[in-house]
Amino acid sequence: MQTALILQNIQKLIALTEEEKSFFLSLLKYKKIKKRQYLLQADDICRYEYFVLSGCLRSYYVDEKGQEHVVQFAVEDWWIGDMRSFFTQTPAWLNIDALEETEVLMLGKEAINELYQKVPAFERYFRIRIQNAFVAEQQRLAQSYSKTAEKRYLDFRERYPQFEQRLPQVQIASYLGITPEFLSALRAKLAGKR
Amino acid sequence: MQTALILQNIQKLIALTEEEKSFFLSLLKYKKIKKRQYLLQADDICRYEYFVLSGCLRSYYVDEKGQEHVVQFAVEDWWIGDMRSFFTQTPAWLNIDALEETEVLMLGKEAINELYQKVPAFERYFRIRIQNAFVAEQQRLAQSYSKTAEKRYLDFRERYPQFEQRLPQVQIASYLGITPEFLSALRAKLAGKR
DNA sequence: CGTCTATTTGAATGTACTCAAAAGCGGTGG
DNA sequence: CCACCGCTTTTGAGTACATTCAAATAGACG
Repeated sequence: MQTALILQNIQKLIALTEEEKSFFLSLLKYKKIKKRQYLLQADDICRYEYFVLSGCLRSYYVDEKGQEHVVQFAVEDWWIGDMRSFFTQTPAWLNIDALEETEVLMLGKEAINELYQKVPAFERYFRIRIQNAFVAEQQRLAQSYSKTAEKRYLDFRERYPQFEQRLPQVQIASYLGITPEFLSALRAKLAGKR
Repeated sequence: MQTALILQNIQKLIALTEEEKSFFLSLLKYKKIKKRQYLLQADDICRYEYFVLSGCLRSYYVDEKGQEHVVQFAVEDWWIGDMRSFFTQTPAWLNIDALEETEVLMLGKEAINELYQKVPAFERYFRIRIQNAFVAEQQRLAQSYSKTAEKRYLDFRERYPQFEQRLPQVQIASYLGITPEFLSALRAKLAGKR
């Protein structure tokens, strides 16, 4: 199991002894899934938080009209999950599936509670992680209210240049909250300008 | 200083000894502000998290075109602040001001760090609080992408019936991400249906 | 190579915005 | 107590940004 990536991620925020490291690692499970496979389906209970070692996942929900909306992408070094479902053990509103063949480490709810008890510093780690996620989400909401689709797309390209190549346009459009047709038109317009 | 409200709020999530309670309370400052006064202005550093005892605050940002967008309302028993600015001590992107005469308790950054050290359970309290905020923010973003303004307004009324009366329409419109003119038209349409 | 999915193109439509002006409402001072 | 001022809400016409639906084209994968 590759553990360097996740330990490094954690040690950016908190310091760990060797003992704590190995205890933490002992709580993790490893899983490899193929493209299009699900890690979580809406209405199931989300039993794990997932840390991506390689590949790419997305979380999305399906609205009343049956349309999919991407909430998050997760590539190497990112966490993903349905936080509400995970913490309250209620049915998920999100689906999580693989856009590429993907390897993840899984941290279950009992495991995380043990972790909080035995290594309280993790309480801090997860607080900071969620704090950052909250701030990012707030900014994303602000952008969706005050910027046009064109600006949101340009910001997205600037912020995640690697995603532009890696992800199908239809997924990017969904993340940005626009139709794939409109994103295509935007790209044509932007290409013309250059 | 009224302390029952905030202690009650905290003890919903973590247990505290009498000693811990009084230590926590000793870290708080009290402030009363009039309608239209600022607690925070964009580009200043956010030095406190604010807990509302009475009255009503709003946080908002101003976009490139000079338009205001309400990010959050905070009435009795709610926290408000600019989390990014507070934790990184960088210039705020949010303004916070009072929509009514308002009393708050203030928790500073040094205070909160002391608190984490001496009463680690607070790490948990703030983790859970932020977790809930994150989940709420995610759902709000999802709604803004998949529902029309009309549905968002109806949901808002259902979720926060007290706000409907208490807040000026122009503030509600801003929170919902629509113009006051359009909200007015919506209301007229909905009233006609009844 | 053929099939299935993703992207592009275009026309018609809809949701929400802008701008301007009128009407309503609340507070304040005479 | 009323009159006036400023701010909020309403109304309406014209417009813009983005969607829907349909069909053609391009790409990817077995």
